[in-house]
Parts: sequence; C-alpha cells; structure tokens
Amino acid sequence: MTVRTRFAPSPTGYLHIGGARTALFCWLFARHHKGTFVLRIEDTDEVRSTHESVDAILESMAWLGLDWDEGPSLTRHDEGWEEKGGHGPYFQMKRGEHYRKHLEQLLAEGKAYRCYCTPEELAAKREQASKEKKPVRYDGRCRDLTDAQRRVFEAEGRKPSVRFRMPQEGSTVVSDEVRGEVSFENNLRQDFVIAKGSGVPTYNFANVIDDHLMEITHVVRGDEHLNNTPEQIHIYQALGFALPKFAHLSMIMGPDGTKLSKRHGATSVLEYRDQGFLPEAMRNYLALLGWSNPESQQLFEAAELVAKFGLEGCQKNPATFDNQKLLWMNSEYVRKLSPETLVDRARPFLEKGRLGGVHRDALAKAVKLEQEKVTLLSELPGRLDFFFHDAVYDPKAMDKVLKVPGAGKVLEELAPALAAVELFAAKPLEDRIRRFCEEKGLKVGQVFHPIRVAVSGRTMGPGLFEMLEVLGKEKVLARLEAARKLI
RNA sequence: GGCGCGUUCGUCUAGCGGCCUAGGACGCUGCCCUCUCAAGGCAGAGAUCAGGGGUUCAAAUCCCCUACGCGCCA
Repeated sequence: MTVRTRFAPSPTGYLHIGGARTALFCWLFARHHKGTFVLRIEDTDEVRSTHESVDAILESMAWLGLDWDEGPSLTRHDEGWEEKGGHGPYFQMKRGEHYRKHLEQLLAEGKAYRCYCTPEELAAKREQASKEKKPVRYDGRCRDLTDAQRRVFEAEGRKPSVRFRMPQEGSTVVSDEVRGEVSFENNLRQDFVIAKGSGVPTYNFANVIDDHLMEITHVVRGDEHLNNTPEQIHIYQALGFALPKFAHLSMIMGPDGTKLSKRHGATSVLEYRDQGFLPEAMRNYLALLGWSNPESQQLFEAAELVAKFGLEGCQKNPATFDNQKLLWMNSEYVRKLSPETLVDRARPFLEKGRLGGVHRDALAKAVKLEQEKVTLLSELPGRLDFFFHDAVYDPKAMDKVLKVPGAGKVLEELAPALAAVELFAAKPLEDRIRRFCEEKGLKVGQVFHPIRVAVSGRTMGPGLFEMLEVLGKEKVLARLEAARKLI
C-alpha cells in the first residue's frame, strides 16, 4: 500500500508556523515512504476564505520546499488555479456533489436525520441546561420525527440541518500513531451536525468524505482534531469506508505558554522569509519542534531528514517556539553556502539595500569575509555597504579610535607606505603594516584599529588585511584621507 | 461545566524498570585563539525527572490521586 498524506489548510489567512509544521510532517512522512503528498484547500468558510490566502499558502509551501503531488497549481489564472492529480477537485467548494451524494446515502439508510431546530431554539436549550448545571448536549428532539411532524416543520419554512446518529452506548477507541489508544465514552457524545441548513457540509463530514475519496492512508494533523476523531470514525463506519491511520501532532506554543499567535511576533511563514531566514533552516528547525531522533541530532541535510523522519519520534507534549535556536540554525545554514550562492539567495535584500547594481563576483568577494558572522540574509546590505559606498562613520567608533592622540598621525604616515605597496593583497599588506608598527614603535592595536575605522567607519568587521585587499588601494587611500579630515 | 491530551535543565529534547552521580542541542558564564566582531576549542553553571501515594530487590521509566497547562464540545 502506498502512503498518501494530505495537508488541508483553510484559506482564511496566511500559513502560520503551526500549519507549516503540520504540512512539513505530512510531507516528510509521505516522502519518507515514497508516497504521495496531497494539498487540499478547505474553503467551505465562504465568508473568511480568500484567494489571496490560497496564494499565500501555496507560496509559503513552495518557499519551504514542500512540493505537493496533487492539488492546485502554484499560480493562479483568471479562472482560478489549475489542478493536478487524479482525485480532484482539490477545493472543497467544488466537491459539493460528493458530499451531497453521501449525505443522501446516510439519510436514506437512517444513519443521519434532518433536524429542524433553529439556532435560536438550540441556543435557548443550551442556556437552560447550563443554568441547571446539566451537560449541554443536543437533546435528540428530531431524532425520531414522524413524517407528519416533519411536514409541519417544513410548512413553517424551517431549513433543516442534517445530524449524524451517534451510538448512545459503548466507547470509541481512536488508535493514534503518536498517542496510542485513546478511548471516548459514546454516551457523552451527541448527534452532531454534518450539514448545515444551507447545505454546506461541516468540517467533520467533508473531511471524512475527502480523505476517503482521495485515498488518504495517514491523516496527520494537529492535536486540536483528536477530539473530533470519534465522530469521524463513526462516519467512516456508517459509510463502509476503511479507516485511515491517524496521527495527532502536538501544538506549538508561544514563549508564554499559550498557543502561538500574532501577539508573539511573527507567525506567518512569509514573514520569516522576509526577515531573512533560509527555508532550509526553517524546515530543519520546524522538524525539531515536536520530533527528534534518538541521537538528538540537530542539523539535517534535506535528504537526511526525509530518511530519518518517522512518527515514532513525534512528541506528545506541546513545544514552545524558540526564536533564538532558529536564529542559530539559520546562521549554520548561511555558513554552509558558497559565497556566490549566498549572494544569490540574498538578492532581494541586496536590492532593497543599495547593492542591487553591484556585480555578483565583487559582492561574493566581500561576502566571503563576513559570511561566518551572518545570521539573517537581511544583514548583508548593512555589513557590506562600506565596500561599495562611502563609509558612514559611527560616532562612537570615531571617539574611541580616531579622536585619540596619535591616530591622525598614524593615518597620515601610513598612507604613503600603503600607496607604495605594489601588490595590494592581504599578505603583503599585513607585512607592510606590521613593519610600520615596528618602525614607529607602536603596538599593533594602535595602528590596526584606526585603519579599520578609517576605512569602514566601524570598529567591527572583517579581518583587516583581507578587508583592505577587497576594498583596493584607491578606496583605502581615499578613506584614510577622508577620515583624517574628520578628526 | 463535561471529555480528551500533556507535564525531564530557561527552551527543544534523549530516556521506554537496573547502563542516570539524568545525556545532547540552543541560550548563558569563564578561559584559550585573536587586529575588532564572529567562528572554533576547552571548561562550567543549569532538571531533587510537576506534587503525593503505591507496585518492585530496584522507577524519570508501571499504576492511582492531586495540581497546573493546553485542546475539543457546549
């Protein structure tokens, strides 16, 4: 049996961290088993669903490298998205026919029935029960209506919803790949609505129909659905469908222990992209939120992650999102890139700075000197700007390093010495400058630091000689001069 | 309110009855390296395994209760 998993987001907003983690686990599981990964859009919430949300979700998934075998195409045309795969459509709003058909079947077999209670009536009953401290459940009023009663309700113009007839006794066991067997008492459950008065199917119903028709073998989803699973299981059974395997993933929390939300800062995947995170770092970090392997390995190559991932390593308890570790992981991934690749990957940020026009090779040379310090791609313009534009002198650096006795003299005397260096490269420059120190009887710090600030405007930066080499003789001499005038 | 799930260093986690004086990773502290900032190397602080009862020769690991957190239904 080939594995088929699915990620089924509601397009009511961007793809957030929690959703991305779920998608990643579904994807990893499918890829690990050489199975199929399906993307289904659950757009039955007509009010809140938007095309823009669909776009954002697709874009986020693509950015993270979570490719889907079946589902909508990445880009939208005037008429909507094209779809690929033999189990479509992949938008629930286009699947009404399937829901209707199975709804009819359940109704015909008496496994579901029409309920004529109005929302107002139900709300009143709920309130009543709540006052009397009784369990608030549907009372089954429409469970066994006669035809005559039904006609009366119809005549009143009531739009019936459809309820599923749940067993009243015994218990339902959910066999979960992550949590093991979880048991639920049936008499505590109620006949739940599977189609609203408008005819729109509810989540629990549409989900089951789609998962079955799409031949999903493993339903991997968030923890919040564990409690809905008994209801779903009964729908599967009522329709004679084979049960898929279930795996419920723990939730992701913010630093304060509550469910991760906007209050905690960035939660949208695309925000992380825009902050300068690398998708492979994000993916690696997300994989570690709620999953681990016995070796406690932290960094994984893409293929390695697929090879080692399994539901056994999934955590039952919720995980707190830790931005610091994500940051660390990103810097690890940045360091692994070749300077050229790093330049390419940072392109949007370089453009946004003022380095868009600089040649790739020139950028790569400069990048090479700073790469090991880079945490986010967005830092690059700030770190590299002085290589290609006039230095901006940091007042603190000026006070501390240049506006001190002797610094001006160092710059003045050093200029001709550097001008005389023929091969303007790190090694000869270092030799010359060290010799200069000896000649003048100065400590290296008394010379190195002023040069650094004069040339870059800052106290921190790349190795001095490499930096001078990349800048080139002309710029170096010009800046020594410029800095001297500022003192 | 009912039901369900969860609880190991600040955080992510290893652990599935003896190997645990509880291991790793991020972060933190100190030292080394060094022209700065990083990186790297070394060292260190940090968890009475939520609390309380059992079971057992032996429990972080099994059972029960309590507390707290989260989720679902309403």
